[in-house]
Amino acid sequence: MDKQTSNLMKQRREKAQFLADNGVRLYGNSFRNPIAIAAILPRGENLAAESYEENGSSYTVAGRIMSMRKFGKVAFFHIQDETGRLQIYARRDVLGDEPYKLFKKWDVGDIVGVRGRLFRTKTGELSIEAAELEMITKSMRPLPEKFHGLTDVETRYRQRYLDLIVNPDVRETFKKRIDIIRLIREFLTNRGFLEVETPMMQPVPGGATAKPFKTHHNALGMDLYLRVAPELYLKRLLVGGFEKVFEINRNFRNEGLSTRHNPEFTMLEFYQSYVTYHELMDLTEELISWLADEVTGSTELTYQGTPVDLSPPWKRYTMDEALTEVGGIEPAILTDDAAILRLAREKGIELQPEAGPGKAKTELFELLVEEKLINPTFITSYPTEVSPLARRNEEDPSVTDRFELFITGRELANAFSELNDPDDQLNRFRKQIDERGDDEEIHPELDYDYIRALEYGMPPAAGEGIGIDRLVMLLTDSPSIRDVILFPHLKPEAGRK
RNA sequence: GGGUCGUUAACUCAGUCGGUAGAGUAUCUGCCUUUUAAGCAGAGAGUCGUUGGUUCGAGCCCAACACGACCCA
Repeated sequence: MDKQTSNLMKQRREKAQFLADNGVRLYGNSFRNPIAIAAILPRGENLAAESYEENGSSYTVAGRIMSMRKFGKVAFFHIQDETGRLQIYARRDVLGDEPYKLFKKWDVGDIVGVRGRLFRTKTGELSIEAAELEMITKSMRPLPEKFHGLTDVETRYRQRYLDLIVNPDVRETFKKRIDIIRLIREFLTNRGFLEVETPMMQPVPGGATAKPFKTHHNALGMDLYLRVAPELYLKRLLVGGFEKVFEINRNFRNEGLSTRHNPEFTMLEFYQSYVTYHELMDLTEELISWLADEVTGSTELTYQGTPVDLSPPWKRYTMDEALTEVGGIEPAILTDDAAILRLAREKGIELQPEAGPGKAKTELFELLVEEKLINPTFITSYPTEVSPLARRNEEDPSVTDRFELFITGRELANAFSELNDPDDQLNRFRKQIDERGDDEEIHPELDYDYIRALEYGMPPAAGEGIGIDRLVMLLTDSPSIRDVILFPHLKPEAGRK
């Protein structure tokens, strides 16, 4: 316990003791059936100032006290429930001397119940005149100040409960996140996709090039990895005969933290048999523009001051087109392997000696093009070199049937027609392991069972991953991933506070 | 990993040239029966992130460390 002796907390404990001594339960559990504040507000819409609702109905509400203005024998306070805020008017002559004396020990932050009639004050605010008051849960800590609120980002992330109590826009952001995930489920389910759950703990981490978290199973005596992607398991399900599957769940990557990276983050992956990445581009356009409209009421929005237009159709470039038209590279350079490697090095990109032109192009793309793609843009024809799980293009085997989607300069989705040739897949896995260099943490082993599954035959399919956190950032205009994750990871707070 | 900035009362923030630690909100006491950032009068509240150094004297200068923010890798 920290600072138990702090003056404010001591005073609250004394008040709580006074209430308890007078028979008030501080943590009772008998309060029942409050009506949502949002359901009350419409009933008073036509009520004139200084008048009571004609039928004299009595309403029972409950919530946390957010403000308190006490006078001698009367008081006004606001309570807040999940749906809104409502003013309560308490009078000594209505409540009685004894109950009013106890009420005077109530504090901002307490959770209380109120029963009474609906009326409008002379200043025009819809209110309930309390006929009965009930302490439900006493609060022992003071809330942040009402005017400036809580702005310290460290405290907001560490004590999200406090952030949620005092910052209404934070509640709105997380409600939108909840809506977005629900709507995605609805969208995919309506199109015949099955929502599945695949292992979070995997014996061989696969499906992405990233450092995994390692853990250990005692009874089995074996190491396991928290998944970096569900991909290889979802495709096993295509082998098994489920033709359209999706999963919305956490991935874990043992890498740095930033405004765009949290060690655990939420990913949507979906796979559909008998289509190619072309159909997924259409589906993605439809999904994201629909989501924006449902959540924000428009397909045109502003992200951190920059206008973004999500109305379809979206721009589609091959990587080479993007490099020339957006990146300003001479087309002749792109067909000359030596020239493209030279250009990359000139731009200060460090390349491994074995890196080919595909790698160089991808790096140049990240450097010169990515941040300029503000409105949604699909980039296709990724080099095979950087796409170990994607199907090769039939006309040009040096590129794959793959796209990435960029919005506001950030990668939001990655999709491809899936590789289903087991021999090609095995060779690419082997190449990945050869290239991992001394970094054994990425690709510690080869997933032979996945090869075995492909040997049984996987129907031609296309699959896609969409980063949910980044999508929520876009649709809620949030600058940091920590603003859309309820409990983002921070270092332990050490001796502070 | 590197750079810049920040950390002072419960919250939001000042703190000059190194010389007794400040404000608003919140809290407490008194007055107050329609307020809404209620009002009036009074009061209490601090390990100035931590540790060390310089100095007669450090919130302030120096060093290391912790945590956070932003930028870079």
